[in-house]
Amino acid sequence: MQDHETKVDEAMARSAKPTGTDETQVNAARERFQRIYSILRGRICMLDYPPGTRLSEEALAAEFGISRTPVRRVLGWLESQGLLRSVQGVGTIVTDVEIGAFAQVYQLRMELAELVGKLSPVPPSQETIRLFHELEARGVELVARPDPRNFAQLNIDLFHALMRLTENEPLREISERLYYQTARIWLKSISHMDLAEEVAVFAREIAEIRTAVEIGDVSAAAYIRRSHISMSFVRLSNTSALR
Amino acid sequence: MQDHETKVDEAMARSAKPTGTDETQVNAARERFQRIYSILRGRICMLDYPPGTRLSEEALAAEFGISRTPVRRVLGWLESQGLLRSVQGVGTIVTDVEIGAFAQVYQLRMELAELVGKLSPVPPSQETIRLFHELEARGVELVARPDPRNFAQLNIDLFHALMRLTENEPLREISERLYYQTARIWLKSISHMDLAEEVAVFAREIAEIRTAVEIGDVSAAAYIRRSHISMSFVRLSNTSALR
DNA sequence: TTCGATGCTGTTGTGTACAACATAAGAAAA
DNA sequence: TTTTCTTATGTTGTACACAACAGCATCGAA
Repeated sequence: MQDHETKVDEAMARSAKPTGTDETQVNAARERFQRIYSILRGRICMLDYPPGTRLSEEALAAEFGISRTPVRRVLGWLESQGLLRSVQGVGTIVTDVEIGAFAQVYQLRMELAELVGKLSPVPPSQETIRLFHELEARGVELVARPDPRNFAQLNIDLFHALMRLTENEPLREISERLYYQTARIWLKSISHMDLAEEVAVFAREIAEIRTAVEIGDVSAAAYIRRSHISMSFVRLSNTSALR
Repeated sequence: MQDHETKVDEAMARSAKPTGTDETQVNAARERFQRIYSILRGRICMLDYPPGTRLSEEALAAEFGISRTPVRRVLGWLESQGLLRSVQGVGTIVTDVEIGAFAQVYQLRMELAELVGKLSPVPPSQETIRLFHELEARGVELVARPDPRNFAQLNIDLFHALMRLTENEPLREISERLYYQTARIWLKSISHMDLAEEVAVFAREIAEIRTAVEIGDVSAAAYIRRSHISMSFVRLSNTSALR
């Protein structure tokens, strides 16, 4: 809800070094690209575009007031991230993830979550600690009034907060890619589960992680995260909500 | 030298399911895309296009007998993989990797190499074992006649062979991405090192891995690989060939 | 001599028309 | 009725012309 839409992709952020301009006054073309990229990725992982949806390049071009060309550039990136698939004569389809691949991604995400505490962990700043407190507060609020969409957004924001705990940039990129590949599948399954219970568990996860972050134990936070990813997957599997 | 150029990217391979055609008779547009993508990626990581090189879309279009449009699609993918960077008014430049990021990628690659033995390890088939024997033979030959380019190619082929030891597709993708990000930097540094010694060490690595693979101990092979990645990085750092 | 402006050149970014392609509907034949 | 061929329609892929932009050289003025 907050820094998601405006957040720039790391892969591009670590560039953008114009000759001598203001650093914020980037090309404006790049800025627009990032904007549309974030918007579409958000729609995909918030299930505004459920798996199987056919996106029309022309419709998107009209929506953003540009031609198909820059739209195609964005769609190409999303395709390279595995979120879309374009086939000539058919359309650009939002990908789905079969159960097998889903399990593999979750396994890998567990390991990467643990690595956050091992590879270049960064001592949490006061601002970071405050951020986790905010997330915890939002978690409490969510328990009071459960809502799938807010749940998903809080999940996304927690992920980005956790990425601040490591300075290993490649680890961030990889983790983000895998996260966005599975986030929508997880969200889709939530509707088949006990929302109140899931929200409660998630709120406890945030509280535990916040505790670890507050005392500066990034490694502990990483292990907590890992265990919760693991348990989340087990619960998902038990409900057999995956297809 | 063998299956590299013709190898299709996993991200695309796990698609390509036309209605009822021959399965090999894919779009031809996709095929061409894959072909050019592999060629350019090969040139980048074999230092035919050293870091800093400015690629011309028009020149590439002329070379492949097509227009700029499909070339731009390929360049877009390479940019999303972190191998290129396009800026308006300047050109498309082959990226370089600064020493800090290089170390981070190596750290991560070490962990991922270990994961190959943990996540969905697959018992080596007879064909796989034979493949490793071939690699070992090429290693022996390389020791007899050291050559940087053959060294690089054998390195690439060993990497792809190792990827056959896990069925975890996301792990493969991620590892491949990181490998290609650092392969050219490693190759660039080789020229500042003792080629004969590096080749000898590498040949021993292949032999060790082959031994582990032959008895079906994928986990051991993964640990061997991990340790060699680690040692390779230490040697690279000692020569301070990185800038 | 030095500094600055200004045009020149080459690059990527964008818009647009058309080609290639897949799908479904419909008509015609068995 | 069923099957098959044809055609209509909508999609992505490609080519090409032009706009936007950055860098450099050249010229001019202080």
